[in-house]
Amino acid sequence: MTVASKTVSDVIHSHFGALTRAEKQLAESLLDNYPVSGLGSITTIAENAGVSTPTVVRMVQKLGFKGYPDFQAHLHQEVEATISNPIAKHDRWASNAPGTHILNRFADAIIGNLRQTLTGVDTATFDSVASLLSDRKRGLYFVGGRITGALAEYFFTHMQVIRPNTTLLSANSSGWPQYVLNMSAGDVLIIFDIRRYEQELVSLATAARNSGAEIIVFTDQWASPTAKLARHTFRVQIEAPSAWDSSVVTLFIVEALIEAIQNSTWDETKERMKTLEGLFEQTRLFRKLG
Amino acid sequence: MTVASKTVSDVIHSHFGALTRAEKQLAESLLDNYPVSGLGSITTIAENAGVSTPTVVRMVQKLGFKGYPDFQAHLHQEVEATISNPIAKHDRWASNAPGTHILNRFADAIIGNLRQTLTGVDTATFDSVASLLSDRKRGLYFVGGRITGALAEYFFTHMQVIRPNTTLLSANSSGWPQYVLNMSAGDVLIIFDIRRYEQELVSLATAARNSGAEIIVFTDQWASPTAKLARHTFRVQIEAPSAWDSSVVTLFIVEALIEAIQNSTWDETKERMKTLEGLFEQTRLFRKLG
DNA sequence: GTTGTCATGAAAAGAATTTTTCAGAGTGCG
DNA sequence: CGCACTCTGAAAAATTCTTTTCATGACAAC
Repeated sequence: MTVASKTVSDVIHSHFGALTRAEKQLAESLLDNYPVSGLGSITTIAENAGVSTPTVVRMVQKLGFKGYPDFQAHLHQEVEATISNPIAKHDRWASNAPGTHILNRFADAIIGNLRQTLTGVDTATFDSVASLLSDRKRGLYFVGGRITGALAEYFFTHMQVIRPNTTLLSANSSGWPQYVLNMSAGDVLIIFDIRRYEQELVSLATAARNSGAEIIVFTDQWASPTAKLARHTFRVQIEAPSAWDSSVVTLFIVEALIEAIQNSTWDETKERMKTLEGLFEQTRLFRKLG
Repeated sequence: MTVASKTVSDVIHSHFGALTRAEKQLAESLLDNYPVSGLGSITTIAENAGVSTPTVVRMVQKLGFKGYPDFQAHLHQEVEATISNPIAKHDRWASNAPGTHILNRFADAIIGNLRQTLTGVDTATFDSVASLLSDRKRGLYFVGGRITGALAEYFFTHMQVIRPNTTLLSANSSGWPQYVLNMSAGDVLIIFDIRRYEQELVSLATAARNSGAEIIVFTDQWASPTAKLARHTFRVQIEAPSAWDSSVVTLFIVEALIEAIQNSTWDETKERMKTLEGLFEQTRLFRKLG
C-alpha cells in the first residue's frame, strides 16, 4: 500500500493535482499547521476548511485511506513520531561493561525513572516545599518506614546542620504520639512512604494534621494513602530491574531540596557550619586529652 | 478557570492524590507516552489503560474538564504547542522547568556523575564484591560516617533481609572495638567514607584487617585513606551544584549490588522473605490484640 | 437550448462515541 | 458480623460523528 511508508503530507501533495476545488481548499487547510490541524473530528476540520463533511470523506478516500478514522489514525502515528523523544536511546555507559550487565540495566532504569519523575514534578511545588522547610519558625519532623528510614535520616542529618528545630522520629511507631504532642500549628512533618505502605503512618499523619501541622510526602507512583493528607506530594518513579524498589531518584529530590533550602538561607547557614566545625575540633581534642 | 494556564499533565499530577485505583491506573497510562496517548477516542484510551469508559469520564470531570471532548481539546492544544515550538520538544524533562532551575542543574550533574562513575567501575570488581557479600559463611559489618551513615543503614537493612549474619555498626565510634573483637578471618567490613574523611575509620579498618577481615570501601574520586587497606574500592563521583556532596550515585551502586547479591542466592532469599512476611503479619495481629 | 457530467453540500441513515444509570463488589468501621 | 459507604464496569441512553444518498447548480459539448 502506498500509504504505508509515506507521510500523510506526502500523500496529499502527490494527489494534489487530481483534487477538485473544494478538496484543494481542504488540503490547504490541512497542510497549514500540519499535522495538528487534522486532529479534530471530521466536522471540525470541515468547518475550518469551509467545506462540507462529505468533501472530507471523498478526499481521504481519494487519497487511498479507508475512511476518515483510518486517515486520522495515520495522522496520530505521525504526531507520535514527531513528539516522542528523539534522544530515545542514550549511548552506552560503561564502555568496558557488556550491555546486559546489571550495572547497565540499572543505569537505564534509573535514567528513565529520573526523566519520568522530573516531568511529573512541578517546580512550583518544589519551590513551595523548599521555602516551607526554610522557614525557621516552623519545626521540622522527619519520619520514614522500614526501608525509607535511611532516607529520612539522610535528609534530617543535613537539615540539622542547616537550621535549628529539626527532629527525626524514631523508627518505632510506639513513640510517635509524644512527638505529635509537641507539634504546633505550622510545623512540618516530612513523611517517606513507598510500597508497601505502612498503616501507622496514616494515623501519624492524621494526628499531625489535627495539630495543625503541614505534611509533605515522598512516595511512589502509586501514591501512599498519606498523600491524601499532604500539602505537597512528591511522586517518584521507583521501579528498577530488581526485586527491590529503587530509592535513587527519591534521594536525588532530597539532595536538590537540601541545596535549595541551604541556598535560600546561606548567610545564617554559613555561621552554623563554622560553629559546627569548631565543635568537631573540640571533640577531637577532648578525645586526645581523655 | 484553573485549567487555563496549567498543562493537562500538571492537572493530573496535582489531583493524583485524590484519584481512585482505577483512575490512577488510567492516569499512569495517560502520562506514559504523554501527550500522544490521549489522542484517541475514549474507548481506545480506556482499553489501553485497562479500565472502563465511565472511569475515564469520571476522572476527566474530577480533573475539572467539562467532559471528554473538552479534555481532548486541551490535549490537542498542548500537542500543537509542543510541535510548533521546536525548543519545547528538545528535552522533555526540561520542558516543565526552566533550564536554570536547580532540579535541572542537579539532574545534569547526576547524569554526568553516573556516566563517569560507571566508566570507572570495573565490572569484575563489582562481580567480585557481589560474590563476596553473597557468601553466607562470611559475617558482614557495615559502617558509615556522619553523612554516609544513612547509606550504610540502607545497605544493611536490605542485606539483613537477604541473608543472616549481618551487623550494622553504631554511629558512635566508641563501641567499635567490641565489634572488631567478634570479627573472624574472612568476614567483610563495608565502609562508607567520603570527604571529609573520618579519622576513626582508618583505625577501625586497620584493626579489622588485623583480625583477618576483608575490607570494601565506598569513597569519592579522591579516595579515603581507608581505601589503601581495602580489598575492593568503589570510587564514586560525588560532585553536585551544591555546597554538599551527592550520595545519589553511591546509592545507585549499592542498589545494583543488592540486586546482584539477591539474584545469586534467590532460592534461599525467597524463603527468608516469605518468613519475614509472616512475621510482619503476626506483629500486626499482636498490635490489634494488644 | 438541450443534454450529460461532475462537484458540492443538505439531509438522512448508519455507526461510532460519550454520558448516564444502576447494580454488584469490595472496603472500612463500629 | 452487619451496616454504610465508595468504587467499578455493564448496559442503556443520549449525543456526536461518519458515511451515504440525493438534489441542485455549474459547466462543457453538441
